[in-house]
Amino acid sequence: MEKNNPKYLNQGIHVISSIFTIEKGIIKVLLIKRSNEPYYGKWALVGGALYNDEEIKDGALREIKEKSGIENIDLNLCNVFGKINRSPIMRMVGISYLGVVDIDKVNILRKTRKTDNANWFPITEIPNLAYDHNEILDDAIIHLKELIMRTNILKSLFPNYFTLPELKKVYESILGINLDRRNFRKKLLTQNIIEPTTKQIKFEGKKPAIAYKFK
Amino acid sequence: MEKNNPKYLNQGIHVISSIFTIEKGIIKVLLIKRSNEPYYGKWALVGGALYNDEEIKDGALREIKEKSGIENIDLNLCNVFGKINRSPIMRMVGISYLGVVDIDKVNILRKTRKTDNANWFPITEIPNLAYDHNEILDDAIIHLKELIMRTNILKSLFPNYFTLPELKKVYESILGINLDRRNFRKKLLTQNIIEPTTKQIKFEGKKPAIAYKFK
DNA sequence: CCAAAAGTGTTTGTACTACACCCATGA
DNA sequence: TCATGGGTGTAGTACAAACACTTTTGG
Repeated sequence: MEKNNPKYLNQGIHVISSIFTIEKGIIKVLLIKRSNEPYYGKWALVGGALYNDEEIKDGALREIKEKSGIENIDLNLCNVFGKINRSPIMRMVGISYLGVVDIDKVNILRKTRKTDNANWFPITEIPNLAYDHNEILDDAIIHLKELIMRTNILKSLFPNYFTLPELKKVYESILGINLDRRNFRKKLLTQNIIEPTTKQIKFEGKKPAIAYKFK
Repeated sequence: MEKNNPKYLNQGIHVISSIFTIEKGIIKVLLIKRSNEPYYGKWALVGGALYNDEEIKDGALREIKEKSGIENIDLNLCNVFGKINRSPIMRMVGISYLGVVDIDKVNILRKTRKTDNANWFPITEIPNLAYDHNEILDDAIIHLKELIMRTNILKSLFPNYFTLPELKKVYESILGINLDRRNFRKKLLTQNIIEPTTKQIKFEGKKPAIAYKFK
């Protein structure tokens, strides 16, 4: 590689994270409002340019911390985004991650040196985002669905007490399918990842539902 | 992003591909011998630096064509590699792909402007490679196994006639497990992706085996 | 006592696993 | 004729899907 070949100049890497949570049974993603050009005033996924002295995932975590205050997330690689003009400043390759957090355990910073606002948006009500972030988010949602079906990634979203109808509704809204009450319960119990408590919580029905917690 | 902040300077992207094939029932990967520094004389996966005016996968395909002559491959994203010193020249983020080709349909270039040799290596006999390519290849092999189990990616490796014992042996050698003759046959037939022909081929046994082909 | 959601078990089908015998050929 | 690998069918098991009635509460 000839380092000064103009073909190789002015490249950079974006690290972009789709951070999901669940609030009142609704799946939401963290967006921040940009306070700088380009895309000043636009909502965007949390991310930014990778430093040349940090590892990729570390860069993603740093951006998340800087722009939202959230720390200690497990990030999963989703995809790479390489359209040549996806950034107006220079050639930036985007590397996208997804993570999930418990909304009760984080306090997001509404305003930082680089952001004017931050908020959780239901994934069905996403505005036009900066850059190609709509495309990146759509892709992350697909990956999230696969992760939910293959793993217990939602575990970290339900650290306290929850009812099975509530959990079922979350799965249904994310996966876009209807689940059977009895089979859903059976599956979670045979997987041995939840346990009943003595609490009862009213979710939607008149009859209170038993509260469960993850083991 | 402040474009001239030194934190963002001198970054580049490597696109690196693990190209697999099957020869006489053995799974092999394409390696090229480097004719330039760094890692002069070392074997390496096919890849190189991404141009700033091409999309990522296009860059991977260009590198494959330049260094091996192979064209028209389906590439699957495997992973990103971000260790800070993975390239001695400057900060290079590696993006790795995998593809499979039919060895009878390609003619690899043994020598190009940038390579001194090219060859297919059984994945059990991989030398020390340039850069972090051993790590990248190990990761690609894991992805290949998952792809084989989830999809019919091997289809493009068996375009002509093959016998079921032969196909079974390939699966076994890649996946590192033993398969049952009858169940293996049943699975492929119920998936409706292969069909018998009138040909018979002797594979290993004394009794000729029926030749199949993919639909 | 009625509406509305929550709790519970059984049955069915499907997909994978395990397993044993006969067949065709070359030596 | 015998050794070697190739071809075939069946029974058991585990997992997912379908399905109906009873229970608890608020109004």
